[in-house]
Amino acid sequence: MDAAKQNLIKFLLNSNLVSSNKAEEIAAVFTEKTIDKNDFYLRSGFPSNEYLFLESGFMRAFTFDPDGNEVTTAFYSNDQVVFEVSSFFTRTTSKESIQAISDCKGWMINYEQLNMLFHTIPEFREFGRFILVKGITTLKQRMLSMINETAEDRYAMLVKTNPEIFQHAPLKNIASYLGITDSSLSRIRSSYTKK
Amino acid sequence: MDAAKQNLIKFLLNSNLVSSNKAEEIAAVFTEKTIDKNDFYLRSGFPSNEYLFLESGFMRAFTFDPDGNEVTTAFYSNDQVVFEVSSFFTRTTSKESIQAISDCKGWMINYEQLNMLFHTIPEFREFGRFILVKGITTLKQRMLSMINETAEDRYAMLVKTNPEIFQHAPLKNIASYLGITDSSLSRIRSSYTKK
DNA sequence: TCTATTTCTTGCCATTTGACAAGCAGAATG
DNA sequence: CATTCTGCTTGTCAAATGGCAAGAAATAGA
Repeated sequence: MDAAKQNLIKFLLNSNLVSSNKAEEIAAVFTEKTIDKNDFYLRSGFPSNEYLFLESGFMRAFTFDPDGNEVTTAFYSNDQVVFEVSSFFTRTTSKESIQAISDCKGWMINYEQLNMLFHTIPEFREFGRFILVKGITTLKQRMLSMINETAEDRYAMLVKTNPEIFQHAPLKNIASYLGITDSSLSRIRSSYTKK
Repeated sequence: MDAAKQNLIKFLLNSNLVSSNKAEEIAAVFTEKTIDKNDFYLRSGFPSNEYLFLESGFMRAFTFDPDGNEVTTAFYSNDQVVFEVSSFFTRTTSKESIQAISDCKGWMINYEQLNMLFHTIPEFREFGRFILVKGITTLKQRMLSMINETAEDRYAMLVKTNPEIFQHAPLKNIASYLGITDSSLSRIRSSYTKK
């Protein structure tokens, strides 16, 4: 058993879909991966080929809107699986890039290894499905927050649920993630702190 | 072979993940389901327990925002799989309702049958994953359109990609789907038709 | 350390959208 | 047929947000 992989194993067990024995068996396939701050984990135009359990650090995914402006589509922190779902599973190039916004460390497998695990360990299939379902649920919530909530509501929620992001990402990235301009975010912040 | 299930079989084959033999084997498990206009396929508060291939007709999914207003979260038409992902796979109650907005006909299996097929037919597992991935991709695009595009852009896109919806859904449902009020949609439509 | 660059804030004004209310048309109902 | 209900439009005004530009502050680089 590899003591260094304790966090990965805990993460697998936390889903309640994987037994202790199988968790170790699965973890054995993962290899260590570090990404320095500002380095790219995935560049748009290339396929997403790694399934990464992020143990520590912060990352962001982004793409460009039709006017060429960066739009941050997601932030990642520890205990999340980082990959671009569509590119990874359909074996096509990614429209998104994913970049480390702090030094990152995690554990990864590639597409072939994931499939091998899917085919040989049914529990890992369940786990993989769970990760996809969690992704859909998160996206749905985000979608609804764009429709029902004000930008200030969304800001307040992000402050509450993901305060560390503010120490790592520049506000303009956070603004585009919230669906507003950096000017608007600045105004929201100044009115918000007065309360 | 069941001639009535040709559309379901074609749908399975179209993914390029399922062989002809297996498609028939899979289709054999599905049973017919009809839903009359205005009837509910899924009621919020109940678990989503059916995996439905929609062969004909239109449906919409909706939930309520914090102020109690209906928000339409999705429209479904033929050749789509209709179910509430999160509720279905985590075996919890759904926050969304799904309602037929025209007479609908399709083919369904329940959770147990889906799992049985997943466990016995690897090709169907691939297919199931493909459906989930497609769902995530659709949601991501919708998310981005909320951030980058104007309500008018989104309206124009819906007119282009899903014109039949306008014959079945009342405009207020379409408005909440687009993330605007019915008044705004009405104004967008009047300025739009002038062009 | 000095300079250049990026990030953040702020002011001004335009545009989009929402909230609310009134009115109209067509469908459903008794 | 009269009545009610629902869906849709439109007017008025307010609020939220964007576009643009200037300047301050922080950061990175030489």
